[in-house]
Amino acid sequence: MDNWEVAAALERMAGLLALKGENSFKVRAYSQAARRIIRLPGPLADLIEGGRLEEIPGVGRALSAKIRELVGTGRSTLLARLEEEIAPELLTLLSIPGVGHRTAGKLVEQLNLESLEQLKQAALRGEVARLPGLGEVLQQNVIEFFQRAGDVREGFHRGVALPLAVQVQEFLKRFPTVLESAFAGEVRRGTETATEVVIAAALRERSPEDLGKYLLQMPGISSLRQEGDSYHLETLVGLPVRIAFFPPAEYPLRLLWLTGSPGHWRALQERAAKRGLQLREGTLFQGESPLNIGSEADLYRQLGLSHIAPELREGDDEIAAAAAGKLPRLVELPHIRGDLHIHSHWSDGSAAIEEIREAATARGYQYIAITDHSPSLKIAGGLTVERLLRQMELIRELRREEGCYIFTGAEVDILSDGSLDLPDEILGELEMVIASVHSNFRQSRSEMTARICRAMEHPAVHLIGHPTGRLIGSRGAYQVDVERLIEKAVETGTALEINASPQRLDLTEEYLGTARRRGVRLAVNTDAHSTATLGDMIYGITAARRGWLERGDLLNTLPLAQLQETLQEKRRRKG
DNA sequence: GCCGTTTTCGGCCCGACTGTTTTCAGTCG
Repeated sequence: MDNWEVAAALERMAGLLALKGENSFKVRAYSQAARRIIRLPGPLADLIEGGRLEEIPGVGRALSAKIRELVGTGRSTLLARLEEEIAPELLTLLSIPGVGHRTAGKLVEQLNLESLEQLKQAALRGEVARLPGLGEVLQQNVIEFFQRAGDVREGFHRGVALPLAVQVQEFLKRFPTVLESAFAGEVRRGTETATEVVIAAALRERSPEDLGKYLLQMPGISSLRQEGDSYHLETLVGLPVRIAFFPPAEYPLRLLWLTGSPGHWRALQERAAKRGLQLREGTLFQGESPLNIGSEADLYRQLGLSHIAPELREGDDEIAAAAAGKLPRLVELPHIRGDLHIHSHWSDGSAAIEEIREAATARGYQYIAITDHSPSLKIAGGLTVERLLRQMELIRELRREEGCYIFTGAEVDILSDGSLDLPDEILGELEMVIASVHSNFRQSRSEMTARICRAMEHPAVHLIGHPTGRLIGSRGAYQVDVERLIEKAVETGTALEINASPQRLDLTEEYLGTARRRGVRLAVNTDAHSTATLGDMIYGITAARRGWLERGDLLNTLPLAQLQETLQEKRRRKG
């Protein structure tokens, strides 16, 4: 099992232990170990081999045994037992506002919960408010949570779904009769969450039974069932996997169909019909005779369309754009020249600036910005003015050495009234100033909008970090008028961030189109807190592609000199 | 469950806020 899977399994155990009402420090120990593991620079297997697992801070005797079991066998006795005791769907409780570990445990115990539905019904009957220590407000939170559940997308974010898909595909490829395989469904289209990992495979000959036996040996799999031409796998991380297999001749169109979206597929069928063709699952017909389609590109060509990237296949305007030859030339990972939002161990990151530079240089970046937190964010070890000055000094020294250019910078808190958490003199000296909201999330929509707009008016601010503040699966966006922020960004020449962390993906997809059309400059940044999470850039690029963004829409595709020029010009304009 | 120039128990990142009480536990960033 890979590091991220072990981390996901530990996080799941932490949640289930919390629901069981376990000691909260024990719960935190599991959760903390998971976060440490995510940030490890190398594979756990190496540490185990070297007998150095317990050198990870927060991993002692008990946890190291559990980690060894996970890595070695792809199974966990404890997790399996917990899942028997507590229904995993109850983990959703922890996402309800106002419900932490203690309250979740109390709800499960006192209401004898076995399903989310039971909680919903109990809340509607007024039983939640009657529990000792809980009240009307919490009950209302529960009810509202279920009312909103319709628009909260279910599923796992891409940081879980994509690595799982990669791992399953790698395993599948090694099976001898698998000719070809590819991600399909949500993972291929790049949606921010996925409810299932779908993989399409072309088989040389029908050998499903052998394949089933083979798949069961995959680490991290808890069960498998066959249904028609698909295998359904349950995984240790909780995200189900479907592997659909087809004869080679049908594969390209089956893959297209499985990729979707349903709206895109319907639009293709309509277009085919207009041309006297019939598009069915797996085959394109002219009258009764099937046409030979060797690839997805072939199909698009047959329908008079240029190739449509999976990220655009949402059944909106992509068919019309493809027909008119007006599809965007989407931005790609290699276009990115640097990462402008990175935390070092000076605040709550785990790596030294030298290590970050080395990792970034290895990625082929021309530049990075070190943007640690500002003083008021005490929990994240925000830098005092003094420490920030010392850090700037160090960065200037480091620039004399080999490696990519390092911008001095800060992620400065936007305080409740829209003022910034560092003095103007310092802000003016920093080369990259990101302003973000990290406190007082419950302001009204107009207050929050005014707060962020005021920060944008500050001449030193280059960029607004994670503009809506949402955390996928755990916290909704704060109330804010994003359209207004976009206008303000145009007016002040401030850039908006597309935070690439798979839990954030913020600025969110729905606003990227407006931002692009209005000509707002965007920057895809990882907000990395370790060298490993510099790799999150790909999630941000996928989000940008889903927003139809091109290379020129992004600040950090610029070469260093041009970027420096742009950043300075922005200050001149504002100042 | 982890950790230890307060070492084998008794703490555990810090501090504001808030809902439920009546002196504070739990949540949140």
